[in-house]
Amino acid sequence: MAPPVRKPTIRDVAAAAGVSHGTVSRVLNGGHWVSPEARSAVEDAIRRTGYTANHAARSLATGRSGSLAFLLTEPHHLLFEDPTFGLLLRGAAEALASRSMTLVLLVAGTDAEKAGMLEYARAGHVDGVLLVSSHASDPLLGSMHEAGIPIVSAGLPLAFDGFIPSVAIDEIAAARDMTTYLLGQGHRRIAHLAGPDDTPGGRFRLAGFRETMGDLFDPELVAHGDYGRSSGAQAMARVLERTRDIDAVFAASDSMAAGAIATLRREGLRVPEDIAVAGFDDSGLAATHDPPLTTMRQPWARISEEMVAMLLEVIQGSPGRELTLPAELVIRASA
Amino acid sequence: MAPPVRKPTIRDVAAAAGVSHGTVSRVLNGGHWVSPEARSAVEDAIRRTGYTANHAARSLATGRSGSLAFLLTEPHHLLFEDPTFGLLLRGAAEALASRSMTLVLLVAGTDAEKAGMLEYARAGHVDGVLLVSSHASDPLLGSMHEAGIPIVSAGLPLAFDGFIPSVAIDEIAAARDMTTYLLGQGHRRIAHLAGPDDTPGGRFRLAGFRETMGDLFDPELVAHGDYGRSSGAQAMARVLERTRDIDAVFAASDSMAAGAIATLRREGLRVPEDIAVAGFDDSGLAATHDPPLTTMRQPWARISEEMVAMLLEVIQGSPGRELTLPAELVIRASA
DNA sequence: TACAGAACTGTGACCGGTCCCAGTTCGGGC
DNA sequence: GCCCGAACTGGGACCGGTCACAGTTCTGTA
Repeated sequence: MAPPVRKPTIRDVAAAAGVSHGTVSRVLNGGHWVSPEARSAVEDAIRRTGYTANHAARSLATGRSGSLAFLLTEPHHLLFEDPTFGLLLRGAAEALASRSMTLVLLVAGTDAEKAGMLEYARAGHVDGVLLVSSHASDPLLGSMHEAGIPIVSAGLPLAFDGFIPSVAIDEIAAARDMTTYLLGQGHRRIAHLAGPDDTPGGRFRLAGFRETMGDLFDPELVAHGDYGRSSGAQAMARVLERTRDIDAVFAASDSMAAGAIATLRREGLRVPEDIAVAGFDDSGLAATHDPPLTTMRQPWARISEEMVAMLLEVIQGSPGRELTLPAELVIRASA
Repeated sequence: MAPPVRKPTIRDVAAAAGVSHGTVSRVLNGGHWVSPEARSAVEDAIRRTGYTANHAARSLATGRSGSLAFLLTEPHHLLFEDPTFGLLLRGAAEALASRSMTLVLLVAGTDAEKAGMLEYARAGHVDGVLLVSSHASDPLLGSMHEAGIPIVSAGLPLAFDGFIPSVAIDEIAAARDMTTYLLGQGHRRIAHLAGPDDTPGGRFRLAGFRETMGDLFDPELVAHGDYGRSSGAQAMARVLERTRDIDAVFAASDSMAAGAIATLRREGLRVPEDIAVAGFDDSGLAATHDPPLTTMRQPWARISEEMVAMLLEVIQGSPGRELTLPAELVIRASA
């Protein structure tokens, strides 16, 4: 067995710098009330010894863990059919890395798992929770909030009556912009393939669409899906059964738009020549789809960055906000 | 301010159970050399006090962190165009959760970030690293391994000469199975859209294809891409420029297959009537694609589970293995 | 009856940080 | 010359576990 080389501790650094471990600790934490000489001696000693801080010890002493949870409570197939959540995840990981914190990934499908997550957070293993769930009616949100666990929701929580910090796009404005664009292209008979009504993307995109359509709104042209591709194909088929008098489709997700296009093609309709189709999210498939999809871009990087920033504020004691960000219309070939 | 309710510690539990904190610790760690009465008194006290263990304290005392890193070093666009990595991630998170460990997600794009990751792992913040990178020639793999950090690679590491524990499908056998299937369908002029040559999926799928084709192998029918959809479309176009005498296409990823199909359609060719197209991975898009893709299913859940299990063995001191799992032919409409 | 050893339990050191408190030094004002 | 406060420093307690070690009890055997 090789001799176990003990990693240098703060006391080793102190000895090397000729100061006390208390002084080293002060240097490590911003360096207030430390003389310039002491500080540079310590910084030099840190370099020489190759010291790196021990998270566990710091965490034990401070009571803070230095990590946040990224908690997914989505039905699984949606998550992995649509890669957008990966963008959120990556953004959050990077936002934390730049603050020398880490992201722990938690996946809770069943109720038992959700209860476990609540315990986990309550036990202080993480300082706060980034909750990602398109079905924002998730009761876990409420129970965590009530338990006093710092939490920020991706998307406006619907079912919880009361305030929970959140970051979301302005769904209604985004739907309005897309609808206005389609109207501006001369379309009048526009179908809307909506998301589930218990999700903000389902409810508010429909609301924005309806509001902007005004008298042109026709409930026959609305069908619901679950954001997944096959649900888009089916929703499109249901609308076509009711009427073929359609000149455009506004789907609540890119995947649903892709499904809708498959259905339209099967019916012998060309996109965009016969029917224009627009999606939502600007997920990975939008740009490479055939034809490339006109869509609303969600600012994923910004959303994750803002979620992390807000959660850190909440951990500091701030009440948090309901932050709304703009989405951007991306015009491609499909509409 | 509410009075800060201190969470119960093992000493509180000990007091409630009428034993010493040492006994409580023993109960917590398997309960050897503990009398049945003491054990049940402790278990009861844990329940009454609502005790939960403090990770940081345990980690400080044992020197183990109780978490593994999921380290991504992929060029970003690939990761988020193809949702397969999400399956790996989720599988790993669940495999760890069932062992009361956690996954921390690390993303390293630049070399500076990679160096940071090495430091991070070396500092002992995680007990081991699950490395995911399709470009398995990544030098980070070697440097981590040399630094003595327990590591398991997803996919066979190519560029590192020497042994590194890994979990991968049998690429050559999988390519052979797919090629055999296509030949069995009566196809003879089969194109192969390969992945990058510095990835196992690029090199070995091509090798298995070539070997199985035998005399029928024609280098004109091979083109390389980067697994992404548009690269598949371009590779297909390059092959078509050389010859139109093709009756099937074997792409090294589902995304490339989708891109190839788009190109074929643009050229007026029907899939599968004129040309059969097969993909690889059985990623989310395969089943819902139009037409649904014939493909090789990678056992993602199994791979992530095996990676976690092997990494835990390596942490215990085992040398690890190069584990090879079978892939499964999934026949759908496209070929 | 004494004694070995197994089974169990309690005690206190220790992991590596943070933080508070008690000094110490030093310059400036009276 | 003395005192005071600001600036800085050292040292020890503490966070909540684990672990080694020293007892203690109990059973079985010589």
